[in-house]
Amino acid sequence: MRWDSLEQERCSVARTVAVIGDRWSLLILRDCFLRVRRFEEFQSRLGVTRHVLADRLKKLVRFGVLRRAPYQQNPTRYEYILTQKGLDLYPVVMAIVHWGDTHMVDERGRPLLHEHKSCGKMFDPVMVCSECGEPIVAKQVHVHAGPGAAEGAAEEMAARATELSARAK
Amino acid sequence: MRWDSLEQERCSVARTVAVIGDRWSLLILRDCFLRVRRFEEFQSRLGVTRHVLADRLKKLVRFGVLRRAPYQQNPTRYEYILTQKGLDLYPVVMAIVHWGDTHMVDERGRPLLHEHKSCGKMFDPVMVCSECGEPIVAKQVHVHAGPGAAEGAAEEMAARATELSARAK
DNA sequence: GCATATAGTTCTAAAATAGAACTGTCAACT
DNA sequence: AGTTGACAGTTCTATTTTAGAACTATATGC
Repeated sequence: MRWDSLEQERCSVARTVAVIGDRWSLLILRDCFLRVRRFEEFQSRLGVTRHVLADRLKKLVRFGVLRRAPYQQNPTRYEYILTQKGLDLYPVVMAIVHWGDTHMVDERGRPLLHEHKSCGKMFDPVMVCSECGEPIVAKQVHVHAGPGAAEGAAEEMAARATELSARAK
Repeated sequence: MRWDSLEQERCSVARTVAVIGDRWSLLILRDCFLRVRRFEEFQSRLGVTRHVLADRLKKLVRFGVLRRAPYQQNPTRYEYILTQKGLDLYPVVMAIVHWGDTHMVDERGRPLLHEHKSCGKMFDPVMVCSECGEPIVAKQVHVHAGPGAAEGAAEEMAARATELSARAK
């Protein structure tokens, strides 16, 4: 499978992964949320090769996650700024940070703490249901085929449910 | 930079990315949350090469995201099941799904809908502050050096803040 | 004995990445 | 006028990773 074919898949994970599903894109994004904007700064902070950095920045711009904006003339130089589409990736980055904070820290503890300016407290991000506000756990979620599902997806899912209940016996 | 050196970094994003920061790991995880468990089923659903699939499953087991459990004897065969550490990745996967649903769907609409069994409604995942319950947006979050920060991180962050306010003038 | 099922491993060619050097533009110094 | 330095890339070769296909191992059922 190629990178490009991922974009075409009828799965929101696959399509998102086509944009940010590699190591460097995710680390670039992390830095964007820490207000890093310029090529040299990304490069020196990340240690990524210049070749790959240029490639990933282009890709993130192409997908509308970043925009390339001039910040000086003579010579014209550009910086990379999160668009709204990019800012909307904050929950993804925070979910990743929180899992790392929970499961991957060493004895020294968390590298960063996050303060919520609105309430003034140090916080953890929590994922909740938009309807009832309760925290979401995998076992409490049931999946249905949506309008954009592949043909036959509903049938497949029904078959899968039958098979799963059979296996559970 | 090598994969292994990422694990060592004092950054929760980098450490998490060392575990799940590649295309196939994220798609494998998606399928895990859809109750896929067996090698052949991952392979046929994902279209990943068997070589890479075996490699990624081993890695996810090594990091404690999945466990390899026998489900039959003669011959002994194994399936891959999410551990609690793996289940805790649900917010990451849901954040990715939600961004894809918001920004990457075509005219047909969402491929999948999610029902919250607890309240019975179709929902979107929302990331909120653990302290005040308000939704989190990037601009309302301020970052502090934590106990596990690199030496000099506090100073670096202060310098960065100064530089940013200077640039804003 | 032969086909089928499952979970891998092994092989070669193609693609991506690392690491280093190089390019182009302009300001500022000597 | 020439040299140095900053910045944002591009280009080059060597190494690593991935794709794609074939092969291995173990056991059941025909």
